[in-house]
Amino acid sequence: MTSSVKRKLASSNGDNSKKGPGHWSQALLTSMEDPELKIDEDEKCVSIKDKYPKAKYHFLVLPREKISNLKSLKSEHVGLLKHLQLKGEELAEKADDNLLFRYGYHAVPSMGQLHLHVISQDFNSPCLKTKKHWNSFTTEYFIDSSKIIKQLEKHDMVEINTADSESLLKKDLKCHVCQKQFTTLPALKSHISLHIVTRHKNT
DNA sequence: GTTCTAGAAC
DNA sequence: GTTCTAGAAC
Repeated sequence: MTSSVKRKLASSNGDNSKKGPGHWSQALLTSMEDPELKIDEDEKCVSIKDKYPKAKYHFLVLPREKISNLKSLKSEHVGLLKHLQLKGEELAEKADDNLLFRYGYHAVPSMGQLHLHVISQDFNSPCLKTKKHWNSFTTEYFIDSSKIIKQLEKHDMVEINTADSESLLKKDLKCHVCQKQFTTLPALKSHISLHIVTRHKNT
């Protein structure tokens, strides 16, 4: 049997198409248990350091309750989401009470288990490498926690258009502070290192 | 989500 | 020639 036939049989078996435990998309569930990453926990949630931080400070706050994504949310989760945001604000305050942070969710996250991003707005990190990284935190692909909570209170659900959201990741690179456009990520990264993004004013 | 790397872009 | 992006990963 040729190797190409073996490959076809392997894929048709479907044994590499399932996303069970151990698949990369479930990595957050194991990161929640990693003492190296865990920075805080209580009865409702666990907070960890993002393994590949996209800014000086980048934390994730995850509910202990298994919630796969934004589409699973109902108004009954409003209390929990407010708790996650409050935890995130505490972490940010403790990390640096002068830096500006945002608290929000990716519209279409790559990894399972709902996770609130707590990220400082300097975006100065060697782990921020691609246009997708940039646009996922600086376009409407990043949805503020407060906006999610308001949608749940008003409509008992969160409306996400997957195709529209993913198209946001393809948008041209633009500075989140002064809106200047760039053609390459290295040029943009060099530019933003000159901005100091504090809670009180941007320069 | 990341790693790797071919080849596009400069 | 080097930098940079974008798609496959069995």
